This record gives sequence, structure tokens and C-alpha cells, in this order.
Amino acid sequence: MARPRSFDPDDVLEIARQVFWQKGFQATSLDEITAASGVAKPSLYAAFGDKNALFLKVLDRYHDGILGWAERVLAQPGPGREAIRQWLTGFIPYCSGEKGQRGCLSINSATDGSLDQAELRKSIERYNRRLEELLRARLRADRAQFRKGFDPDVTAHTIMVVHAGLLALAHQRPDSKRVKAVIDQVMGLLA
Amino acid sequence: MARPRSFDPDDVLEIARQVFWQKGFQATSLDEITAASGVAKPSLYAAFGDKNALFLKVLDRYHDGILGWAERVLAQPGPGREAIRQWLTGFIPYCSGEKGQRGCLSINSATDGSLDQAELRKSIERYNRRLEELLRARLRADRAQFRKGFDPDVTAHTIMVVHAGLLALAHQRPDSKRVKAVIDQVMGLLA
DNA sequence: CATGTTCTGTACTTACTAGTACATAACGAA
DNA sequence: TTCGTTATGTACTAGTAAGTACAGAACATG
Repeated sequence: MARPRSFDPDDVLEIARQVFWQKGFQATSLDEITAASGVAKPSLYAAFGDKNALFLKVLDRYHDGILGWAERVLAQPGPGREAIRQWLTGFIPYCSGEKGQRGCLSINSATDGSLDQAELRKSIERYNRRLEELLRARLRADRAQFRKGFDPDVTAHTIMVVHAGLLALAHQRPDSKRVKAVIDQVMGLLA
Repeated sequence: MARPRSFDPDDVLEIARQVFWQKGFQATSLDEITAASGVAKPSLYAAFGDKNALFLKVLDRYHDGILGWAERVLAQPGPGREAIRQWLTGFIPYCSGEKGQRGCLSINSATDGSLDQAELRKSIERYNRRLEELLRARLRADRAQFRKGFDPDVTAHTIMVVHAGLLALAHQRPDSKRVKAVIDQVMGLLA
């Protein structure tokens, strides 16, 4: 029919994610994405729309990756307590050391003053809601394993807060031991 | 000796703080600060240095305000548990509702890819260290009020994480009741 | 091979913004 | 009043980045 695309859109989204994650939305120019991906601007515009739309696609892809992983970890058999601990522990590499410096793409972009706030907030809110639902569902299902009066809904939200806090402080590249100590202490709420 | 300044530098820093906090560092142009403050660019440069330096002064002023308040609240007599609860509770207006949308200037700026990272990180790190020291000092002093095996150092850090998490999620303008519920639950770690 | 269609790359336009040159205004001192 | 000094405001420079026009390339189909 016509000339085929010379690149895989998903590859480009992956590369764009790395650049956006490292430098932030505003500080990343489309020329940098072109340089990193080898795809020229008109092709980017044709495939993804403008810079905002491209970023939202990158962000949704990022969210989907984390959600997919959370679904797998939180669905595992055994005590819910251990599933949640494993989920939190899995973030340690992203919350500490050199890799932690970039923080969380989702949290970072929430502060970006030049993104289209309406669409962005919807995307982030959907992500957070889904994540919290996964936690809540597991805590409710395993309710019997916890102490009397245990509130799965509040606890799910508290875990979300701790999770966000660890990623927000990740920019300081804390020692992974400190991150682990916090997780261990917070796990005390699940008893 | 010479022509006196026609503005109070501290007033300008206060106005600049509002603008930076609302829009973020990159998305705020010096022209906007000029418009908001009535002070022209050459005067801003003469008084504060370039945009980075101006922002760092604004940020340090922001930090000092929060630290001063924390010192007062955390120094109050009575059980340490209540001092810390009051400190956390004091953040609720900044973590919820309309006002919460802007989040925390310090956390927001940590993700800004065009700020001078070296100086910025130093400033934020100093702030976080000082804040955590205040918490830790109070928890250590009131150690006897807590259960056996209570670890004031880890707990201070956990509270910092929760605090950062609440402010990171503030952009979604959560209901203040949810914020309060999280604080109440986390206070369970102080027993 | 011809044709219609869609993609690609170069080069451009447009807009914005950090930072500054320069002429002038406002002060204190003599 | 005059002079030296420092602040102010206008107007400019220079650089960067988002978005696009357009000519040509690469495919499928007939």
C-alpha cells in the first residue's frame, strides 16, 4: 500500500522512556529523542503526536509495566504479608543507590509544570488507583491472617504512601539498608 | 552613597516562592517573576544572581521556614508521641485538597532536570538531614515512653518517608480524612 | 513498469527565554 | 550644586526548542 515504517514504535517508546526518566519532561528536547532513537521529528509527530502525547504514551507504558509486575507478585500463593513484603522489597533497587537517583517517572512528572495537567493527572490517578486496588484486594482476601481490627483499606493506602515516600526520597541515593529497614518496620503494621 | 534599592529582597523571595511553587522551576520564566513582583530582570540579577541562584535562595528560605516550625513543634513539652503527631498533623493542609496540588517545593525541585544538581542536592540533603535529626533527637529523648526494643533512628527515618510520601501524593488532592487515617495508622509505630 | 500512498530527512519558521548593554534616575557626600 | 556610585528600565542579543513544509524515497498493487 505505502511505504512502511522504518522503526518499531515500542522500541522508540522504550528509548524515550529512558531519556525522559533521566532528564525529565521539560528538560528533554525532541531533538534528544531523535538523537537517541534515530527517528526524525516528523516521524515522531506522525507516529505519536506532539511532545505531550508522546510523553503520555511513554508514561502509560511505564505504568503498565509496573502494574503487570505488581499483579504477578501480589497474586502469588502463601501469606499475603509475604507477598506484600516481596512487592515492596522489589522496589529497593529503584529506591537506593545510583539507580535511585532518577526516582519514579510517575512521581517526577506529577511536578512538571509544563505538561498538560488534565490528561497527566488522569493517567497518574488511574495508575495509583489500580495499584492500591491490588494491595487492598490482597489484604482483604487475607484478612483472617491479621490481627483483630485490622483495616485493609487504610493499610493499603498507607503502603501506597510509604511506597511513594521511598521513591520520592530516592533522588538522594540512600543506602539500600536504610530502605530495607523502613520496609521492615512498616511491615509491622501487617500483623 | 548611592541609589537605594526600591524593593525588599525578602518580599521578592516570597513572591518568587509562590510562582516557583505553583509552576515549577523550569516552567517559570524570569519575566513572570518580574510581572508578579514588579522588579525588572536586571535588578533581579543584581540582587540574587542568575535563575539558579535565585531559586536556591527561595528554596533555602522555604526550608528554613519549615525547619523553624518543626523546631518549635518538636520542642514542646509532654509526650514525644504527641509532639510528633502534631507535627505530622500540621502538614495535612499541605497534603490534601486544593492547596495540596502544588505538593512540596523541595520534593518537586528534586526532579527538575535543568537545575544545577550539585548545589540543589546539597540544599535538599541538608534540609532532610536536619529534619530527621530533629525527629530522632526527640524520639531518643523520649525513648523511655516507648515499647522495649523501640528504635528511634529507624523510626525517625520511617516518619521522614511517610512525610515525603504524603507530600508526593498530595498532587492528587486527596481528602484530608485519608491523610489523617494514614497518620493515625503510622502513629501505631510509636508505642 | 507506472501509480497512488505513506513514510523519511532536511531545512525552515516561530516563539520564547536567559542574560546583558546602556542610558538614566536617585541617592549621599563634599 | 556637583560628583561619584549604585539601582532601574528599556531594549536588545543569542540560543534553543516545538512544530511543519516540502521534496523525495519506499512500498503494494495493477
